Amino acid sequence: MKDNKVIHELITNGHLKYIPHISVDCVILGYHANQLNVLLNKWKDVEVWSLPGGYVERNESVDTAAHRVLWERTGVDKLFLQQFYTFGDPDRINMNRRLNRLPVLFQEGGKELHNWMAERFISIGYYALVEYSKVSPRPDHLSVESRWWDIHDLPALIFDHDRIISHALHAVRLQLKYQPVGLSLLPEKFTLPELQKLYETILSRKLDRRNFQKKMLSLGILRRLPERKTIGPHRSPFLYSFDKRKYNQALKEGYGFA
Amino acid sequence: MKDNKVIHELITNGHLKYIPHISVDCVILGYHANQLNVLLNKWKDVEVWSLPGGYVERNESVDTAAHRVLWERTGVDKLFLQQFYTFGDPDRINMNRRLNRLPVLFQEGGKELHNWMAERFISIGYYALVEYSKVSPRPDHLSVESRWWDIHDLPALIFDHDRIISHALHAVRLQLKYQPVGLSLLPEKFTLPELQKLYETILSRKLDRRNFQKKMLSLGILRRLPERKTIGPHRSPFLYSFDKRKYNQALKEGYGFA
DNA sequence: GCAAAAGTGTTGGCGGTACACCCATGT
DNA sequence: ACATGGGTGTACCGCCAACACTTTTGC
Repeated sequence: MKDNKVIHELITNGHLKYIPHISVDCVILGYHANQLNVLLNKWKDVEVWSLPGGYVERNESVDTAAHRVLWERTGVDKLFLQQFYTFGDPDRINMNRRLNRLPVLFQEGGKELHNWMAERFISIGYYALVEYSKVSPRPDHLSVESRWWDIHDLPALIFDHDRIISHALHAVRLQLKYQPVGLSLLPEKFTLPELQKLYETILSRKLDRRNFQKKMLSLGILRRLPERKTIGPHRSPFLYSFDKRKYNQALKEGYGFA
Repeated sequence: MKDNKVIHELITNGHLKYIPHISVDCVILGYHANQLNVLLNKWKDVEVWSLPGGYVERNESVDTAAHRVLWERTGVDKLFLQQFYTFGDPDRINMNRRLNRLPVLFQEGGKELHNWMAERFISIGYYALVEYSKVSPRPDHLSVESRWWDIHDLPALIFDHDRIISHALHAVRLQLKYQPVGLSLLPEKFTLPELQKLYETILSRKLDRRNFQKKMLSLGILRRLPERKTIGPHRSPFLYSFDKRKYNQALKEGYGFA
């Protein structure tokens, strides 16, 4: 198939285009049905999933590489993408014992194929917060499937990718405390209760409705719209949108949020 | 000289021992005379200073590499060493314009010498807090001098090392807010005013003496010793030492410090 | 009218900041 | 005695958490 040709080219000549031993892994978080989901790819021939990742081109910024991966896997760009940690253990590739066999990708006729992609990799971790509905997951050439997984119910993951996800979640929760979150996770217009659900999901704990509203409004990054949303047999909540100027300012300067 | 032989070996065969395109840079901070100092090396033949750094061995953890660099440059080990960011801009090597000429190290008879060390590097930044007095700076093979510099009065730095230092300081100040600092920066026994000076130096702002003491003691990581320190014509302050068990616990769990 | 959810206001406690007083020490 | 810095206590203020009441909407 065409894919196999691409893979062969990547394996044999990839080291000319990309920096060896360096990879970028993206923890792409989407929010849907009051769940935080993470985008994962299923590898060919192995019952194992992995974070969308990629390599850094010889003359490409690492940040750019991360954006490129995000774009290639989700079709969205210009997103909040945050580097959070670099994973440099030489054994990280063997961390999940049951998966210490490398995928068929690295074998040929049962024999292991030595190539640059089977070597040790130091991986730079990024996380992104994306609007679930705007994303159409696309598997890469090495994968047969790409889909969302509830972060509380993950499948078997390759290498140390479970640890990378844990780290990313920790970083996101930390961010929540000091910077606004939601611009890229919610639709253009949303209600305060919806925003609160998002916060509760990320923090995985309940928040007080009244205190949340007070606090959130006092930050001055929201604009109340003249419209309301109809939500069935209940009072209609106001719709809000982010004041993007102030939102980005708060992103830069930070604040305190309990 | 002997040094030149080592360098030649490094340039010609280093890529066999080390992962190419990857380096580790350490922002080693020492505290002395109410100043925060950073350890810098002066390069051979160029009026330019750089952070102590090194490469990652083919089968070495990145963390281990950072510890090794720290050990080789300062003679101290088992230190609090914290990864804080990875710098991956392909142009970082040219960032300081006046220094865009590479050191003589990469030239031979006026002609540029092409080798793995002159290529692009992605650098993983670590910071360490060390006790000034315990450190005997040792230049590496590429440097002629190694010494402390006041962070407010730095010399011309190579590449993007000024930016790396800024990032590190930011990370240290952030750490100060959530984790204890001082165990590796102060002698075994110290007074509360001394600890306060340290905090003021890192944050570069004055703190209220009484509030500082209340807050610090309430954290429960200090043990008041029966002795006092004689400081001339003034009341003798108590000596304290860190309760290492609780200190490390606070390191892990964190707290809030305004 | 009833149930469920949204909008708004009040209170109390904790922690942080600001500030005042007394104590110890060497000259 | 006096100057200088250290130890301790108090008052105020703001923020956050806990909590109650009213309003809206569809059935």
